[in-house]
Amino acid sequence: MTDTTTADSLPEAPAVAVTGTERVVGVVPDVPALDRVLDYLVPDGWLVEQAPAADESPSRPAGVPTLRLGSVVRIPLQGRRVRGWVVDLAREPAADVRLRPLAKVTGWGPPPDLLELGEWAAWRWSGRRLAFLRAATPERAVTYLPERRRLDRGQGLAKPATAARPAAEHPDGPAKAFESDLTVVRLPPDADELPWIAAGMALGQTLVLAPGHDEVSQLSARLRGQGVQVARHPEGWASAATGQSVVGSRAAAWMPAPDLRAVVVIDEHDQRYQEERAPTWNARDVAIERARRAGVPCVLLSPVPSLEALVAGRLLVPSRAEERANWPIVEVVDRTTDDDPHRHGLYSPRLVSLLRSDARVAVVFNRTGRARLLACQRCSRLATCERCQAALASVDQQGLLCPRCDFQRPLVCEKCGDTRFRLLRAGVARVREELEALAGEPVTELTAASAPDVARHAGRLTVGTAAVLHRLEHADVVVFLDLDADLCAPRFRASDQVLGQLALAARLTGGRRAGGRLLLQTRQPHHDAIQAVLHADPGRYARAEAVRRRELALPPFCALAEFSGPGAAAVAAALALRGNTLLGPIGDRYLVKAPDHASLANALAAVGRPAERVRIAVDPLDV
DNA sequence: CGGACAAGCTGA
DNA sequence: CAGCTTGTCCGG
Repeated sequence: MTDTTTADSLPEAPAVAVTGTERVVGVVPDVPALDRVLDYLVPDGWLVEQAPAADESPSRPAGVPTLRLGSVVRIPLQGRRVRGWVVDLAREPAADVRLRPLAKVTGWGPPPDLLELGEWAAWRWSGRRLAFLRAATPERAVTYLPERRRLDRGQGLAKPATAARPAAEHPDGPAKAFESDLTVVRLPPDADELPWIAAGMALGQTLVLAPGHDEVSQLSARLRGQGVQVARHPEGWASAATGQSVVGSRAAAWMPAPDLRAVVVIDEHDQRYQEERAPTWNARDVAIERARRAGVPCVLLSPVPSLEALVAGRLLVPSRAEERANWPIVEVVDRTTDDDPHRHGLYSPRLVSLLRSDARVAVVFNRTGRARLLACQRCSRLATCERCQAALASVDQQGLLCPRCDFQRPLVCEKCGDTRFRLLRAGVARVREELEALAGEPVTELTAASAPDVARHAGRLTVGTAAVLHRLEHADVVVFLDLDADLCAPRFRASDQVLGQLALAARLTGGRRAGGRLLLQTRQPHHDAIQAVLHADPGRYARAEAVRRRELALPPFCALAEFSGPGAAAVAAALALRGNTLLGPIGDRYLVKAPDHASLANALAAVGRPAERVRIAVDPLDV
C-alpha cells in the first residue's frame, strides 16, 4: 500500500527554499507550549493589506484571501493543521531555510492596537501572549466586515436618561469626568451609572465594562430601552469592529474598537475583573492601559474605589449630602457590649426583633454547609477526618464530610460512639434552622450552589453567603451576622472585600431616602470599613487603609507575584537574586515582593521560565 | 499541544 | 529482538 491519502494525512504543500521574492509572514501558532513566531510563505494570489486602510476601500476581487496584521490563519505544523495569528507582515527569514505556505485564512483577528496591548499584558502579568491573542479573537470566524459606520455621536443618549433612580449629583456633572485621562468617580451605591455612560457615549465609540453577566445584561437592556444598540462579547465582535460601542464583562476589554473615544469601568473595585487562571490579568488595568494608548479618557466608577484606582487617577466625589442620601442607614450592633440572652452569640436582640417585624430581611453569613466544626456532646472529641485530619463538616443531619478530601462518615463519634454533636462553628444551613425558630416563619437559604430560581421564590426572610447580595432583587434590611469572620480573614484584602459586600448590600436596600438599612453585628465597631459605611464616607476607609498598606509595603505600594508548581522554587530563587523579597515557601507556593509592577515584570522577563512547569500569579487574590 | 524518535523493559 | 511503554525534543 503506497501513498493513500487519508483524512488524517492531508496532502500538504511541501516546504520550499526561499528565493527572496516571496512574501513571508510571521505567525504565532495556537499551541500553548510553543510561544514563538514561525515563518510562512504567502501563497501566490493572496493579498497582503499593509496598514489598516484609513479611508477605505478600493474594490477588490471578491473571495481573494486577504492577510492583515492579526488575521486568523491555519498553518501546517508538524503534519497537523493548527490555528495561528499573523503578527508580522514582512518577515525576513535566513536565506537557507525552507518554508511552508499558509494553508488558509480563517478571518479577522485582533487589530494591531490589540496585538500590542496583548504584548503589554503578557509582560505585565508574565504570561503567554497566546492567552491575549485568544481573548482578542472572535469566537466564530468573522470573514466579512461591513463598511465602518460613522456613528452619530451620543447614539441617542446625549441627554442623560431620566432614570427611576436618581443620579448622584456630582458638582460638575458626568461630562467633567471625561476631561482628563484617568478619573475615579466615587458613585454611591444607590446612584445610577447611566449618566456617566451616556457622557462617554456622547464622545463616540465607548468601551463599557461591568463586572458580571447579570450587570451587563441589565445595562444593555436599559441602553436598548433608550434606543442604543451596543455590541456584546462575544457575538458582537464584528459590530464592535465597525465602531459600535461595547458593553461587556472582563473579556470585553479585548473587543475591537477602531473609533474608541472613551472607556468606562463600572464597579472597578470588583474582584471579578481579575482572571483567576494564569495569566491573572485584570480587566480594569487592561482598560486603563488601553485608554492610555488610545489617548482617550478612562472613567472608573465605584461606590468604594480600590486603592489601586485611587493611586492611578484623580478622584471625583459627590457632595457629602448626596453621598449620605445614597447609602443606607447603618446600625452597628456591638457584640462586646450588648447583653445577649441566647447562648449562641450570633443573634442579637436587635436582630431577633427585626426577624419578627414585617420587613424583608436578608441575612449574610459567609460560611457554607451546616457546621464546619463539630465536637461530640458526651466526650468533646472533635470530629476529624481519618484520612487527612481536617475538621469534618456536617452537610445534613445524617453524615459528616471532609471538605478537603471528600471523605465521608456517618454522624458517630470516633471515640465514644455517641451520635449527638455540638456544632462549634455553624454554617448557613444550621443558621437557617435557628433563624426559622427565632422568627417562627420559613427562611429561604441562598448560596452560590442554590438553584437559579431560589432567589425569585424567596420569602420575606433569606439567609445565605455573599451570593445573597448578588442574587436577591431587594431587601429592606441586610444583616451581616458575623462581620468579624470576614474582616479578620487572613488576607490583606479582607477588609476591601467586606467593604465591597457592604456596598452590594446597600444596593439591595437602597439609600436612606428609600428606607434602606444595614445591620452589622461585630466586635470591632470602630473598624475603618464599618465607620466608612456608618458615615457613608468610603474615603475614611481608603485613607486609613492606604497608610497601613504603605507602612507594611503591600499593594498598591508594591507588586506581588505567587509561584507554584515544580518550577516555582527556581523562579523564586532567581528573582530573589535580583533584589526582590522572597516569602515562603508555604506548601509549594512562593511569594515574591517587588517595589512595583514594572520592576517585577522586567525581572520576570529577564529570568524567563524554567523547563519545569510554573504557575505565575501576579497580584494573587488570596494572600 | 502532539508527533517522532530514542531509550528502556519484558517475554519468548 | 519484536512489541510495547515512557521520556525528551521540537515545530518555520
